[in-house]
Amino acid sequence: MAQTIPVAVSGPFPRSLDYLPPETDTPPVVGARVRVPLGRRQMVGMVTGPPRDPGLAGHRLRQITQVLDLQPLLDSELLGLISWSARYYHHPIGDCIATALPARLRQGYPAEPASETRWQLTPAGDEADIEALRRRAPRQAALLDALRSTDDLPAGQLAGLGGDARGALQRLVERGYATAVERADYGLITGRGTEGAPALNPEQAQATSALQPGAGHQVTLVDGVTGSGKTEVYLDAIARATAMGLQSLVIVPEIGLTPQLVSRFQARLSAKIAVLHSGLADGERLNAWLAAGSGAADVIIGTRSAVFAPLRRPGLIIVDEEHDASLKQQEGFRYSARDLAVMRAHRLECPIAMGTATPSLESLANARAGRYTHYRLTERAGNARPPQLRLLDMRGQPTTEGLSAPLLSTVRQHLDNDGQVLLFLNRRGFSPTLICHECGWLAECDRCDARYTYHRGRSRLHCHHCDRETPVPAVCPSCNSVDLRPLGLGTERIEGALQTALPDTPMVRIDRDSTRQRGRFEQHMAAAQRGEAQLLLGTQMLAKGHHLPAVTLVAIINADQGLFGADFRSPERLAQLVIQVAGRAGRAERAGEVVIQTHQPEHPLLQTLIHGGYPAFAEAALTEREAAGLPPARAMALIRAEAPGQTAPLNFLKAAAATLPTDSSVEVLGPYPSPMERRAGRYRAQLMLQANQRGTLQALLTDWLPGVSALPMARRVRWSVDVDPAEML
DNA sequence: ATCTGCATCATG
DNA sequence: ATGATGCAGATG
Repeated sequence: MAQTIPVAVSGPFPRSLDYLPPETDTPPVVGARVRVPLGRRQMVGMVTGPPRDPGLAGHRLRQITQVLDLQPLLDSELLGLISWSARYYHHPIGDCIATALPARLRQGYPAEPASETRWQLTPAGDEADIEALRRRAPRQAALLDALRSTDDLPAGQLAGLGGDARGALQRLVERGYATAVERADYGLITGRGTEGAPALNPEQAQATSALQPGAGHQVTLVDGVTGSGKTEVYLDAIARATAMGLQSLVIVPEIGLTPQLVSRFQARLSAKIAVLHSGLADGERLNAWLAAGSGAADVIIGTRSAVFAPLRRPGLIIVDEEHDASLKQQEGFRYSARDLAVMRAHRLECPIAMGTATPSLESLANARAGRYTHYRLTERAGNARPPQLRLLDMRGQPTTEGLSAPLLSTVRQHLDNDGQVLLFLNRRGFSPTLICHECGWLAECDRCDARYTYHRGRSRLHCHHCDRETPVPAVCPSCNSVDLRPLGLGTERIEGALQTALPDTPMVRIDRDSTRQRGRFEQHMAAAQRGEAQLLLGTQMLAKGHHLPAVTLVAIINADQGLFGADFRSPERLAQLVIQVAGRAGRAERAGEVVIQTHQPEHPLLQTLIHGGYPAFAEAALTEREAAGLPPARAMALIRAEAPGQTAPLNFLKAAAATLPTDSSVEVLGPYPSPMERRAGRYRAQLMLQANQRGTLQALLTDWLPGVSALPMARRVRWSVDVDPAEML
């Protein structure tokens, strides 16, 4: 029987498909892309293994049409990681590979970087009599001089040599003195490395000593309060990796965080830096990806999918803000970049650092179990004092638009002392609801189980779940009353209230609405940093990693909304948010004050956070999860299903649950409708599976899911598996 | 008789 | 996923 080649193609195929070797091309190597027929289409696929005996006997086999890569595009390390994650997350292998590749490569473009024409001296040019030339052709001579002083000249630099150098160059080429060479242009950022490294404090030195590129695998949790210099720890380790000729891969949660980190790396490191994120054009992304794989880049910094960047000479992996939920992909291939980074470091036998001021409970549990080494950075640079957290009891207080009188007077005090004030409210728009004062009608989205958010500036109702927008009705659709009133607080409303309460105080509002246009976020942030705006008001955009050294007061306007979330992770998210926002205050000499407005000042979560800080909160939360049998104490997977009709998702999940083995130790919950059952016109439901051991759950999923796919009802719903879900919604 | 929409099926 | 196929009901 003829041997076949396993090829992964995107589609609902849990494993690679078998194809016969190509007619004319030489057989592809493992990790090469190939063009293959599938049905009546041609697809780009990836060779995932050596030739084998076909799994399906008597099946009509088809042939590889074309081999697209002569060299492997994915080496065995990366292909191994992707295959592992396809199995772990129970997602089709072709889709996983597609996630790992830049769009251009997915589409079958050649794996070649952009290139640039450069002009180089030939041996004849080296020996040419430049003085003789100088008299008759001074321009050519000058050009020859320039070529002799460097390895090569980029085409773009010719203009700088005065006059039209193109003709002269043409003559030099004709004489055989110069020649054009094409050189790869990866678009890398060149680190200047001009800025010196500050001396590390003992805590930093200890953490960085655990990060030894080349000395085997170790996971280091760098748990450092805001301002404690986590980045210095990264920089120290990266510099050592670079000096050893090894690459560093740095994963950050959001694009917003990349520019600052990049400029800091650029100032400090003598290294070539590649940036990989979704904001890049297809070509730029391809270049950066190839720079990582060719070894042209020393440092690769990128978002989630950068965990799949190819590495020619891997030495170190860093995950920044490891607690951040956006490291987990929330649709399709639902992988965790943080967890895969750890797995990759393990397979590469290289060190990995995970940094945060508010460690995830998962990482803390791993540290407790001895799998990660936990380093705490408690000293803040430049004698900055830790901010003081204080609860402000809202009960019975007079308020104007959600701002209590005591809060307003604290704000005034800080403003009078030339302090900057940051007000945080995690809700954009004017109000989260619009209600009829006559009959109680609520403006609800007709495609979701949710209320519209009222945006007064745009005079629109906007559903934040499905993005639907409608004009604000002039009268109540139910009773024709004109008395429609905003209910609840958003940043837009607070902004108005502040303008009334504190006229003449320059203020900026920073949320998704006020920063919609390109560059507005940076613009606002710069105004804040220069001190032009004394009042800063915003959503969680404000909480992430920006230095605001003049801020002396941070106020969290409504902590209560995070206290009673549907998700078992809501408390953890709230605690992280509070600490992250609080971290914006008092970074310079002046100690910061943090005020948290709440109607629940006795709430144990807030009490623990105020008196014991994040470590005490995390300790308590871990104990709670233990008692409740929730992650990270146990392993969890969700089977999600959705369809236009209400019953189909639940029926499918019931049918699926009915095929579960009864003798398994895996606990089954549901199926039940999702917390927000209807979203964007589709009904959603889920089935929860839990086990004490990851392996138990994995084994069950592996045995059980193929049968679930084969259920007739599986074709009538859209369904997916979420291993280690980050959100229960 | 032909068209249209939807469910079902196969893809190596 | 995506495209092919078959069938039921609608259509001038």
